[in-house]
Amino acid sequence: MKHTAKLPKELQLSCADCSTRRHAWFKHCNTKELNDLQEHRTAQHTLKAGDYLFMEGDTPGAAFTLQEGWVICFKSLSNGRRQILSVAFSGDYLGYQSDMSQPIDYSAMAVSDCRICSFNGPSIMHLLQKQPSLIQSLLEIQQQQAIACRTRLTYVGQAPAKQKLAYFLTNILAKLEQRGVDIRETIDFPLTHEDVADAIGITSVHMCRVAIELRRAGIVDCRHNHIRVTDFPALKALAQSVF
Amino acid sequence: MKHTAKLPKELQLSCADCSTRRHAWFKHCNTKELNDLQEHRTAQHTLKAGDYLFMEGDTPGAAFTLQEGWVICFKSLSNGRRQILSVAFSGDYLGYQSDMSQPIDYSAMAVSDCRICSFNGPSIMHLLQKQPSLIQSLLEIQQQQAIACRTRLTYVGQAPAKQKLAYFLTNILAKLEQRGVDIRETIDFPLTHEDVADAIGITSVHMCRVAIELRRAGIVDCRHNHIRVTDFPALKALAQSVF
DNA sequence: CGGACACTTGAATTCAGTCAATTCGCGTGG
DNA sequence: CCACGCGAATTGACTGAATTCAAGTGTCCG
Repeated sequence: MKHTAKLPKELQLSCADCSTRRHAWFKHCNTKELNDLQEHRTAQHTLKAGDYLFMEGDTPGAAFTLQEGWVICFKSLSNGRRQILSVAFSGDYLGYQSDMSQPIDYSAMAVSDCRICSFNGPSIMHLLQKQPSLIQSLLEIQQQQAIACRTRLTYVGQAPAKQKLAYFLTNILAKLEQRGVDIRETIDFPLTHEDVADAIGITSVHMCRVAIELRRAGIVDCRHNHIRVTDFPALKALAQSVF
Repeated sequence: MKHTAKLPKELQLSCADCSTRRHAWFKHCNTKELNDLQEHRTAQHTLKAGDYLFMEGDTPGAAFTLQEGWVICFKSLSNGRRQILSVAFSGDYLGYQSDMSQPIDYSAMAVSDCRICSFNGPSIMHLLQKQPSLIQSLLEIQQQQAIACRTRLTYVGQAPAKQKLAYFLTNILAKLEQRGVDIRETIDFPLTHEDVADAIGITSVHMCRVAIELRRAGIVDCRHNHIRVTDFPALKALAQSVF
């Protein structure tokens, strides 16, 4: 189930050098603070596509900063379906809980090979006490995640499939662009139709039909681990027509 | 739009006497801390059913503790639909944002007459600095709200209408029970079929049909501002069959 | 080149939405 | 106390969107 490989010290990246720093929850830290941060880092790991970072009901007892790769967070239902709650990218902070000894309410799985940093509960406590500015960061991150969840809930609950898809893809593309990806080119996209379907609350068969519709309309082509936008204004217009 | 009536000092309740204290974010405060809290309270208000506490896009610049009544939080879409994100009860903390000067991303409206306490941004800042335990409370509240939103997203996205309704009602009933309501009796329930429909992502007509189905099955009767559960085990079983 | 997995397609079905017309329940004012 | 009126709830007929099931076809990777 879990194939995380712990990296030896000499292969680990220092927090100060971490390329994801610009997006991470420690983005406001100075050099001294970063050193302290790094000393409290529990481990660095690599995950292969398909590996779980943690599963619903686990008590990971740690929170994670995704350095590289794509991770999906989701909840499973007893009817065999699942809802993807969010797709995480480099710099995203995963698995934090106000009480780190509680079981977590969702699963996190790598959909591409990933590199991940972890901080256990006591380390986080220590850091928050020593660097009060991290508390503010944490509140902001929680805020952003809450807004994202409310937005997702709203369009999943109330929008037709075509708009849901356009909104979801636009959202992903925006995050990739923030991370320096040229979204005018063909882009690596490790989500399957089924993943996207589970994110927007439709079946994979219907997802396929809607994807074909957007492709035939010359707007966006998304399959086989790649995405290519062919008509940006149209995609954006569709997405913006939701709210 | 907004008909809030500010209460004169002599009609205001002290924080120490507030009946919602058991559920509120200041539940761990001692007497001295409560006094400080009360001094930083900006105002107490009453709202009539239908009044907005704040609207999406507003910058309320304050957060609110609901003392009495029911409030719905929701987002509107450009197709005229809306998604109800949560239903708030006494003690619930509404409208907090890590940056209180930012516009808020959802609306809050009273669905019954309400009494509300407000704390403006600077007051909250002051309290958090003076009473670090409030930060922990705040993180816990955010955590609970995040879990609730993820859960809602999951069943709205993936469950059939009957289960969504059962889950939603069970959830509401649990909160009422926590607040001392006898849920074996007929209970006041100020949500219309349309409100419930908007909460679980279906139309009011379909809501009506599903409601009738549950009523005819002798499980629960929910209409005309009242709810009565007639078969608790069956309702619970339906709700639990979701996850 | 072969196998696995992802994607595609069609047909039949079902669940949910739309529109429009009543009916019901409750509060108001006579 | 009753008639009235309004919003909420209900109903029917119809439409449409999305699911299901099942059988392909395509693409990638070893």
